[in-house]
Amino acid sequence: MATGRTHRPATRSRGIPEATVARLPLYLRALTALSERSVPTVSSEELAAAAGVNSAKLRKDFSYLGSYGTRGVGYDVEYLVYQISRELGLTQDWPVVIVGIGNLGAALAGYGGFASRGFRVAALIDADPAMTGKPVAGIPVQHSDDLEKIINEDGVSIGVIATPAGVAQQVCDRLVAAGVTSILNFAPTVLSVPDGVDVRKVDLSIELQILAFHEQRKAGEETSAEEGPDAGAEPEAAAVAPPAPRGATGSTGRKGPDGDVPAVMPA
Amino acid sequence: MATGRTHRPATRSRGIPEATVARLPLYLRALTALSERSVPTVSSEELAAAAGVNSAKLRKDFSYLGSYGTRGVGYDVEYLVYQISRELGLTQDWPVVIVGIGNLGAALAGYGGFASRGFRVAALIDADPAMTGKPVAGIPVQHSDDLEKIINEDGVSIGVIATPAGVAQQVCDRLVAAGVTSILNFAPTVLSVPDGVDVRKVDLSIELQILAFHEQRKAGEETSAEEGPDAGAEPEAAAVAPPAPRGATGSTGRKGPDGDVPAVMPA
DNA sequence: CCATCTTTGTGCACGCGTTCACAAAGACAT
DNA sequence: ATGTCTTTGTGAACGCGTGCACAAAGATGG
Repeated sequence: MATGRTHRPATRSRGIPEATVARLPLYLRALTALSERSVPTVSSEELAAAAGVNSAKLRKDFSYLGSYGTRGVGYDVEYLVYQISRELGLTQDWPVVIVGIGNLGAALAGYGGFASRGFRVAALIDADPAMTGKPVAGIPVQHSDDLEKIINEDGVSIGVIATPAGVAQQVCDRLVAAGVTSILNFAPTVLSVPDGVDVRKVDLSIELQILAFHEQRKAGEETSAEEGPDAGAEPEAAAVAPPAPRGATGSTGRKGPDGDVPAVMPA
Repeated sequence: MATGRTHRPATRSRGIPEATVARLPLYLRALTALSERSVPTVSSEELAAAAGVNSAKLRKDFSYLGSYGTRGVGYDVEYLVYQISRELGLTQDWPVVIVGIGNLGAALAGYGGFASRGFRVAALIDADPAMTGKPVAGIPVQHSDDLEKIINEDGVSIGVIATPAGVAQQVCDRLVAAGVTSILNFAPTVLSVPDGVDVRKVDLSIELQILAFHEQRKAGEETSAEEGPDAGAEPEAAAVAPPAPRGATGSTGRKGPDGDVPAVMPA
């Protein structure tokens, strides 16, 4: 039972690399902005700058879609907007349900980015009876008892989970059983789904921790300016005594990659 | 001026690959859950299942941190929690400011995942004078005029941008100028930052579009079951007439990778 | 019609990340 | 102490993604 990621293993969908797919929305946004300013054409260089990527990468990305673009001129903005929209499946309407209307769920319900691109909030669902009927962002909240009915009636295939972590898996199971095949998960849990179901995770806490890592590294570098190609700069946080390994019988010295704490165990 | 990503180009921070760093929080979460259940040790297989990754990958990830773990037994949960926390820089306190207290900003302010891991909401900042002083999630909102002062006084190095896209770059610039070196951006814009500043992006709209792509592909596969190694299943959305390239003078037939629309231009 | 100039599209090489598969290490029983 | 059994740690192979650099394509001017 594959727990977690369920993307096509290597079956690159119709030849378009996953990394490229992930950038298409970025290009689309930049192109839309140009379109609104009535810019007729754009070069790969300009568009790449607007999207924050390398121009070679952008050209290669577009080459997977086909030979749009005119040498010596650039890309036709309107045409490209259409092609990318079509490729991403944004020319059709995607009904979406949001489950879990707490602070975050409510914020998502009111997020403008939904409606703008073919996504339509079909329903807001919450388990709290007190919420039922209450309008959030203009849409009345429905009770989770009706989850299956809602999904079937509206033909919903994309679900957003904004519940507490504790119930996320249950909600996920119900969504999948009801026919949802794509899930955007905001709950801090690893969701287990059957093959054929895509899960994407948005995890604030993880993002912050990654930033903290780099931040710490920057702070460490600063103090120990230059002292070798790989001197790693052990941060000062080692003031806290590390817990020692529990089942350790022998006294096999712990060895970090750069001379770590030598496992003096306090217990 | 590097617009966008600003991660270490190839200077893998102290030898820990970026991909590994991104997974450490995942492991940490699983380990914390085990710790709360007082589980003393865990094997790479078990932990990998809990974190939703391959066990070999997990072992390799840990090998970058050092030789923790005991062969034949597994990893000591408490010890590993400490080591990963330390590596991620979570043993110290990270004051964080959230700029833009709309729906999303308010939801973030109330998010429990902050406090749990060394992150402390130092201030909520909004440009709307009507918000100033109003408590959100127990913290009074401060006016953006005081942004620089707040950051300096509290030694804030991590900023969260939850403003509308239009002002995100300006806010970003002010944050950076005031000394912030890590930014978590929720605004749907590409931020331009100087070297040495890390930006991570959380973009709901992009995630949904990626899901839509895969969803469309699944739907297409379904209808055209099997008809060749590369027959790509053109979706039915082509009912909408595509805009033709604008500056096209000649009638150079557009050729998509799988026989696209032949650029009949209506104008 | 030809020359020049711009910009695309892509072949190629390189590096990172993933996965396999196995030897080494240690726990545990006898 | 010795053997067996479990699980780690990692060498090696592979595949994907990225970026360089350039040839081909077409626009534009004379």
